[in-house]
Amino acid sequence: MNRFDATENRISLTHQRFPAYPREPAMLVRLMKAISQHVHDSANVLLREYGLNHTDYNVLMMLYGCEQQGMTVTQLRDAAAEKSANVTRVCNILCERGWIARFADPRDRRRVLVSLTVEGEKLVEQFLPSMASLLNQYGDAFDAQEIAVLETLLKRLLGVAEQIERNL
Amino acid sequence: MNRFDATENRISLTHQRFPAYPREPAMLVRLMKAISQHVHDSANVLLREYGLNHTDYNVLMMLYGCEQQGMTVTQLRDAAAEKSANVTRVCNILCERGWIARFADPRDRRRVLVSLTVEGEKLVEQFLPSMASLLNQYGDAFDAQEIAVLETLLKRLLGVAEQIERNL
DNA sequence: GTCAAATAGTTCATTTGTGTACTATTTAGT
DNA sequence: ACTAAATAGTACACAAATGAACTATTTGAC
Repeated sequence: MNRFDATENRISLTHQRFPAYPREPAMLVRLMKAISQHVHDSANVLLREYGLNHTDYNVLMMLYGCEQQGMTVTQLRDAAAEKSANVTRVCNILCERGWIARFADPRDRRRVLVSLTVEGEKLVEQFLPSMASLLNQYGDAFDAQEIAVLETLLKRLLGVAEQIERNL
Repeated sequence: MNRFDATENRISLTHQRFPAYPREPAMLVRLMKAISQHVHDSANVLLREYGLNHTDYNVLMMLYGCEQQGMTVTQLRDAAAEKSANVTRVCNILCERGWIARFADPRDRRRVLVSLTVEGEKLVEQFLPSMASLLNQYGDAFDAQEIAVLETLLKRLLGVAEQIERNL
C-alpha cells in the first residue's frame, strides 16, 4: 500500500460526492506535485553543501547548457519555471558570489544577458556528478520506451497547461 | 516550436558537455516542474476570489474527500505534499476563518485531527465547479488509455522519488 | 516622426514555505 | 515498570517566492 493510495481514495470519494470533479486529472496533478516536491527536496539536500538550492541549480544548469552569449531573464524565467521577480533575486545572489555575470544586451537595451563566469562553470562541474547520479536514479525506474511515452505525454500536457493559463 | 524546445536543447547540450548528465530524466523533471507551476498559477487565479490559494485548496479538498472523523496533520502533509510546519500554518488560517476545526485524537494524544466544518463544506462546493472545470481541461487533452499510462508511470516515479529521498 | 501600447527587468511589501529546535506523547526493549 | 528512542505537532526565525507598481526601452499603428 503506497503512501499515495490514501490520496487516491479521497479523490475517488470526492468524485462520487461531486461528479463533475474528475478523478484522473486530479490524480495526475497531485502526482506531479508530489514528485516535483520530492525531487526538489532531494536536490536541496545534495546542493546544500555548495550553498545552493534547487532553484539556483535550475538557473545555473540552463546557463551551462547555453554556451552562446548568455540568456535573458525572460528566457531564464521560462526555463526555470519561476517568476521574473524571483529570477532577479536568484541572479542577484549568484552574481554576488561571482558565479554569473550580467550584461546589457546591445540589440535591445531593455534586456539583460546573464551568463556563467569561469567560476560558475567550475562550480557546476563540481556538483554535476552528484546531481547527475540523482537524475539517473529516476531514469533507472523506466525502460527507454516508457521514458519516451512519458516525455511525449508530458510535453503535450505542458502545452495544454500553458494554453489554459493564457486563457485564464 | 514550443516554448520548451529551447530548454530541451540546453539539456541536450549539457549532456554533450557532461555525458553522465542524463538527458531524459532531466527532461522529465523539468517538464513536471513546469506543468505543476502552471497548474499552481492557474488554480491561484481561480481561487483568489475565495481568498484561497492552491495550497489551501489542496488541504481543503483532501478533507472534503475523507468524510470520516478527519485527517491528522501528518496525513495532510503527505496528501498535500507540504512540510508539516506549513500545514500547521495553513490550518491556522483555515481555522481562524472557520472552515476547518481541530480536535485532539483520543486514540493518540500527540495527534491532531483536522476536519471540515459545515462552513468549509459550503466553501468547497462553491469553488468546486470552477476547479473541476479547470481539471477537466487538462484531462481533455488525453484519451482514456493515455491517462491510464501516465498515471501508472507517474505512480511508479513517485514511489522511486520517495525511495531515493529516504536513502538521501 | 509621434505617441500609445507592449515588453523587459527591477523594486518592494507581503505572502508562502522551510529548517531547526522544542514539547508532549507513545512505543519498544529490557 | 522504566527508560531510551521514535513520533506528532507547533513555534519561530529565516529563506524563498509572489503580485503589483514602477522605469526604461522598443514596437507598431497612424
